[in-house]
Amino acid sequence: MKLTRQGHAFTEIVLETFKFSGLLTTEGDRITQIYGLSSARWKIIGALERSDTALTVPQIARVMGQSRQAVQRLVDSMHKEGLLVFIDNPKHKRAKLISLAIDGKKVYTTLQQQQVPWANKHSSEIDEKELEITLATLKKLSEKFAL
Amino acid sequence: MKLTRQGHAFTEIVLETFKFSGLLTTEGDRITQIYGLSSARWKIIGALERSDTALTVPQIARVMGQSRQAVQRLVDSMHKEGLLVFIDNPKHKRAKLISLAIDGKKVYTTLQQQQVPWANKHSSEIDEKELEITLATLKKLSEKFAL
DNA sequence: AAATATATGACAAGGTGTTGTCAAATGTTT
DNA sequence: AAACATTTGACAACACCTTGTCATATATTT
Repeated sequence: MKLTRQGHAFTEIVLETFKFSGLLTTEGDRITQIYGLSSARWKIIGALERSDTALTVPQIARVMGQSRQAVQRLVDSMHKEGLLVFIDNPKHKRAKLISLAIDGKKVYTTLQQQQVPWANKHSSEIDEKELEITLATLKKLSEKFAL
Repeated sequence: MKLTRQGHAFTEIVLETFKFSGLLTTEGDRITQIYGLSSARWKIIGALERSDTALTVPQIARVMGQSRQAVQRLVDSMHKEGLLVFIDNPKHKRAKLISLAIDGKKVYTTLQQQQVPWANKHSSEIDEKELEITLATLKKLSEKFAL
């Protein structure tokens, strides 16, 4: 069987996604380093901040496309550090709801102040329409493998 | 400072890239499992196959957007398993050139036979033009953080 | 209501990744 | 040529992630 034109583009996108993800992780580790954070922890904070309600660990995992165990480990560690708070979940005795603690919000705000100019800078030369198409396409593709 | 429209789209792309990368890694692990491989090892093989010449470890790392140490560990392990061969590099005494061994090529071919229909299937419903734009945009963005 | 299936937290093992350090090889400057 | 800087392999420490397993909580079926 041969690759269709779309199949070829898709394959290239997959490889470029791996590369970009790796580069972004390194960049995120660099940015968050002085606050004692990391890319992985920043993503947890971001997922919580972007949600209008508090989330359980498995919910965060689904949003991030990762295993619940990986998220659980980070959440427990960040809770111990005082970045997160556990809220009793009326719908489940064990599955607590996770929310940002005061410290977590502070760190998020500080990082946000760096993230905004960073995002603006790296996207300024690229056509907005193309960015929108890229985002929509990535979302479509992600859906096909959603957990 | 506020996010520009492009900055906002860029931010969403970053998050979706992390998610997609995680989902793809899980999928790749699943596909390669029965051949004793993994996503990480498949990517090494793919990088070598896509290059017209044999590559050194740091070269593979740059193509993949990862640290040379991570690649070195995988390459050494795969060499021990007989998937890769080391070729003397006339330009450098220590930095061997890496190439696929017979076994490595065999595995690659087998996996390729699965990857092609897989790529065709997951990309068939998406407009080719949009896929091309997505690929080009991801490449542009990756370049900004290249090692 | 009881039985069964699914979801969740806790824990562990192993693969993957970054960072740091050191010595050797290579490249550059003077 | 010598001094200095960069690149590379080797090794180690640690962070991150997936998978597997078990007990408990919740949801579904009968």
